[in-house]
Amino acid sequence: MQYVFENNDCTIMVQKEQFDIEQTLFCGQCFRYKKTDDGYIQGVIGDRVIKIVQYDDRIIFKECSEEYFKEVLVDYFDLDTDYEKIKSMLCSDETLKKAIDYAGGIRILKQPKFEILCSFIVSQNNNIKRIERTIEMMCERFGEHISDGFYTFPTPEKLSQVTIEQLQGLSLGYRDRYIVDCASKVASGEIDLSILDSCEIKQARETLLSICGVGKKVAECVLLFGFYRVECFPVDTWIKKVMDKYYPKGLPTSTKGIEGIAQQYLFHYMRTFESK
DNA sequence: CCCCAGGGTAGGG
DNA sequence: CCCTACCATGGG
Repeated sequence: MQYVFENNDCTIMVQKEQFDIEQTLFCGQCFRYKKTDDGYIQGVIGDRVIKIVQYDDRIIFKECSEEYFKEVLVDYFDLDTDYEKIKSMLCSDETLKKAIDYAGGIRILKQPKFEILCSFIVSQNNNIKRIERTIEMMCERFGEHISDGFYTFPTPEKLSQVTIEQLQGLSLGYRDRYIVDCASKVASGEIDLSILDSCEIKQARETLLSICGVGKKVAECVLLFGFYRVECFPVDTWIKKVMDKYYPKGLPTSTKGIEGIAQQYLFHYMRTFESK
């Protein structure tokens, strides 16, 4: 990935069809990005605020050092992966071609593991707008302040000590106890997220499923968006519709091993385009 | 009143 | 293994 560093900003040259920041950050895989009134997108990665703008084939990361770009953003945005090649394989399928023609600029992010785990516990039987509000309030109440309006995601230690009463008013509903249970298991070391990177996928699934509030779908989301396990295939209500309508006999073989990437194109397409 | 949202759990066949 | 009621919340 080529980059230019000047005036404290980092600029990368891309093809917009291969990397569209707006499609990537607002396709439902992450929940903490917002558009500013002056045309930027802002969010938090770990303990830092990131500010981004895209002008067609130029993406600018504002106030971003060369070190930060190389050490964090290249990995986070999956910049070393050739999506053109992946998509050309997926496009042998007619439906995937439509989804990729619609929004092929989506890339799979590598997001912080505990944050993704909690976020997708919140996501169950919920809608994206409300998931975003709940997570924002969790960060405001229990995260560390970074700068005006921005907070880190709470640590497992912090969340494990929170009472159910303190979680009232966040629209968590019945999921409040799931969050505390999950944080306790991670904080105590009963669940070790760091080993899920390298262990067998079957064991990774079993480990996540042992957390109360994590079922099959949430586990697949956590492995896909937090661990880059792109063979995972979360089936939510939208993907169910996709499967019923287009793949009653199962996914095409072209998706083998990268089902999760295919899933994100299909999810975004069905949720924001075809259903309207 | 209904149904739906990036579902999971508990309980009973 | 399957099926189903129920779960809290807000929007349409």
